[in-house]
Amino acid sequence: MKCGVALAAKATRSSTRQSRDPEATKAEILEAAEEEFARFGLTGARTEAIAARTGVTKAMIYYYFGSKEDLYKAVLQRPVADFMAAVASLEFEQMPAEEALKTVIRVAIAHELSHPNYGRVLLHEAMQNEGKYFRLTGWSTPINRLTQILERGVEDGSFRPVDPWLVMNHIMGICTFYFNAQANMRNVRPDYDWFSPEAIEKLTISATELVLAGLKP
Amino acid sequence: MKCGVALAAKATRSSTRQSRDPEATKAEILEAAEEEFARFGLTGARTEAIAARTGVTKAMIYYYFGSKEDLYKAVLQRPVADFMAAVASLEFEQMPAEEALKTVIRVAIAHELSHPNYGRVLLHEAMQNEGKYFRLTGWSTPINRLTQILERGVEDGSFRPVDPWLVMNHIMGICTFYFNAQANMRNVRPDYDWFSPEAIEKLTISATELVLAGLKP
DNA sequence: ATAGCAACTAACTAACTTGTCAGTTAACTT
DNA sequence: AAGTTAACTGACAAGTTAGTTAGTTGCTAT
Repeated sequence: MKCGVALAAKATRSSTRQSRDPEATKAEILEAAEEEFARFGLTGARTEAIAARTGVTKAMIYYYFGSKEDLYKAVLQRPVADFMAAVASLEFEQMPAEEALKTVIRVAIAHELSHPNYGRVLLHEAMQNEGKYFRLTGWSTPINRLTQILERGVEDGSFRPVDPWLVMNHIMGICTFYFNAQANMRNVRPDYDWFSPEAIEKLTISATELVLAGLKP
Repeated sequence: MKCGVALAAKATRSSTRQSRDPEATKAEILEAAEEEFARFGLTGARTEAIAARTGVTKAMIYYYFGSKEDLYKAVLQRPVADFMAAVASLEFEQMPAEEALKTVIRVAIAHELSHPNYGRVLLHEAMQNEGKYFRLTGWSTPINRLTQILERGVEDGSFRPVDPWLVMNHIMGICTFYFNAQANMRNVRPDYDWFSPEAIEKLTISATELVLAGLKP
């Protein structure tokens, strides 16, 4: 059975390794690094642990990325294709503010679900690195666009008068808390199924309705 | 000039140290540990760094707490007097649901402001320790009470029909994101004054209004 | 005053971690 | 087939870190 090679370069190449492939190796290291940094942050992460998640040795991290810190920066900079593309392509300006906001919330939650690690790396960046490298992420753009949607909605009367900046914070909190605090919350509701498609759909609808109802003029 | 002694036992005793005082030492270690764990989590924290924040040596950590892990557990268990007391004393059951919810949001934000580190320790606990010790915190109680307020409000028609569990998550996200992501957001809004009393009051009002409006039948 | 003891420290150990380097191997060129 | 180079490895040096221990110091009771 031939294993998929190509550009996917997902997880465990370790056992199924076929040959030398620098692009796949780099991608594999980045993926493993994101997992480790998502859990422990820059200083807490162990390079040996990152290497152990890949099919190559620790020395490869230094061969391709120079240092742990540079690897961390590379993880932050990694273009999160789906989300950025989704946000960039969707022409929010041509939708009514309500519609645009609904779409943003749906895309944000979908992104959080498909990239559970990235948001956590960002939280570690804030909490332990004081946002020193946050600029590298390019997140300012989507954040500003969300804020602009709220501004526009207030101006054209779609939304009641609110502080767009604060409401943007509320929305980001709503979209991320569920995923980041889930391991704690599991203790309160051990039976709850957090990641089934139905649960995510319910979450999305609940979030959307709370925000849209909360902004109604 | 005599320095304040008593039960406060706040920060830098290092220079102003007067005499042996086990209770003050323990309190000082716990305070320093909370700061360090809030930044780096259990595995990322350095015991030497914790000791450096106090007026005593690292050996005192082991003398009083046994191990880094036990110190961490002690930090999690530390009765967060204000919040627990506030939540326990306020008899939410005797308020209308809207009033109770308003109060919870205000108390939660005030608590987050006065104990900026505790919430971060909890996030590290979720992200890096998989919520293993979350039970020790006693947070299930206030979480359940908040959920019950929402349930009651839905039942008595104060709120529109919503999933109380999901809305509870939304509310926690709203109340915590502003504080936990602040170091990142500072890059987007370098001028914003995050912690002035006015900013916090605006945040509280904005959060309360969004949630209450969002739950209106 | 001094004996006893809790509070405290400096210095240490064993284990771990980052980063390096000399050398090996696979693929490609001619 | 032999040479060249990029990809890769194992083993190690230098520096950290959790936890220990032998010994010191200040308080308190008598």
